[in-house]
Amino acid sequence: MSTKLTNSSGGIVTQGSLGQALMTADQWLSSSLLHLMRARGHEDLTGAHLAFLAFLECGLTHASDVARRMGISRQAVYKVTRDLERIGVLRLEEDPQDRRQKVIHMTARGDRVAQDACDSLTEIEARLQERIGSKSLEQLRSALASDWGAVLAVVDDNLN
Amino acid sequence: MSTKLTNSSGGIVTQGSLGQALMTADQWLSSSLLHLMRARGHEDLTGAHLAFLAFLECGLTHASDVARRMGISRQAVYKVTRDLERIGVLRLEEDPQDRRQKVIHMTARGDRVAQDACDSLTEIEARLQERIGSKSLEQLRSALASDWGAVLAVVDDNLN
DNA sequence: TCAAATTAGTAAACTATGTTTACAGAATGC
DNA sequence: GCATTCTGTAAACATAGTTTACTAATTTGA
Repeated sequence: MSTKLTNSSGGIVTQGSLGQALMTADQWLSSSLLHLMRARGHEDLTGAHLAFLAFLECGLTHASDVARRMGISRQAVYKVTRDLERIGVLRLEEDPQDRRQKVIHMTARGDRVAQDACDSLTEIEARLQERIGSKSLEQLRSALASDWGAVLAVVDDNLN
Repeated sequence: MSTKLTNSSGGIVTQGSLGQALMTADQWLSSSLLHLMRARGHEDLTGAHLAFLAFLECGLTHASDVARRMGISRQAVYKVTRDLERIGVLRLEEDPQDRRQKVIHMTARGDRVAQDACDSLTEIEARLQERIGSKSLEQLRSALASDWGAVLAVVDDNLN
C-alpha cells in the first residue's frame, strides 16, 4: 500500500483530511461497537439499531424526535423501531397526551442491550486511548461536545 | 423536541456521546460537501463518489489501495470507479508494471472536481469555525490527525 | 523451476439502510 | 371551524455496500 501523501494537482486532502478522518473514525467506532456487541451475544443487532439506540438514550421517547436528531426521515427510524420491537428490545405504547404518537419503552432485554453497549464503548475508548493517547482523546471529546444539532440546522437552512 | 439529557437507566450516552457526535459530525460534513458540489454544477456526483475521491487525492493510484484505506471491499470501490469513468471524471489505464492492475488518472473534468471540492471544503470549514470556534476546530483537526489506518488494522486483528 | 498461494479486476445476486410519495387520523393555529 | 401541520404507516424505489464466484497475472517457496 502506497504511503505517498504529496499530491501533484493540489487535491482534496490538502485541506480536506478532516472529512476523511471523520469518516474513518466514525466507521472505526461503529464497526468496533457492532463486533463487541455480537461478541456479547447480541447477534441480531445491526449498525442501524445501535445508532438509533444511542440517540434514544439521550432521553428521547418518541420516534419522530429521534428522526430529527439523527437527521434522517421518520420512516427510516420507524423501520428500525419495528425491528427492535420484533426482537424484543423495546415496546411501543399509546401516548395518552397525544393519540397520534407512541411512547418508546425499553424491555428487560433492552436494558441489557444498553448496559452491554455502555460496557463495549468503555472498552473501545480504552483501546482508542492506547492508540491515539489520552490527550488526543480528550481533545476529540471536547471538540465534538459542540452543538452539532445547531450546526446541522444551519446547513439545512443555508445549503438546501 | 425534548432536550432532556438525564437518563433513568444509565444508558449509552453517559459515556458514549463520542460515537453519536462523530456520526453527526461526519454526516454534517458529507452532506454539506455534496450540497456545495451540486451548487457548483456537479449534480451527477454522489456521496460515495466524493468519499472515494477524497482518498484518491492522498496520492493513491490503484483501486485496491483505496479499498484498503477506506476499509471496504474492492468490489464496492470498483463500482464507484466505473461510475466516475463513465461520467468522465477519471480514466483507467493499463499498468505496465503489473498487468493485473489499472492505474487511475484524472481527466480535465476530474481536476475541476478536485478543485471545486477543495474550495467547498474551505467554505465548510469556515462555516464550522463560526459555529464551534477556532479552538475546537483545531483540536478536532489535531486529534483526528492520528493514524486511523493503524487503529483500523488493530480492530480487524483483535475484534474480528 | 514450477506448482501453490495470493492478488487484481470483473460480474451478479443479495443485503442493509435510507428516501420519496402517499395516505388517514389527531392536534394546532388562526 | 377549517386549513394546516403533525403523527404513524406502507410501498416503491435508490444507494451503497457485501458475498460469492471466476479469470488472469504475479509472487512465494519447496
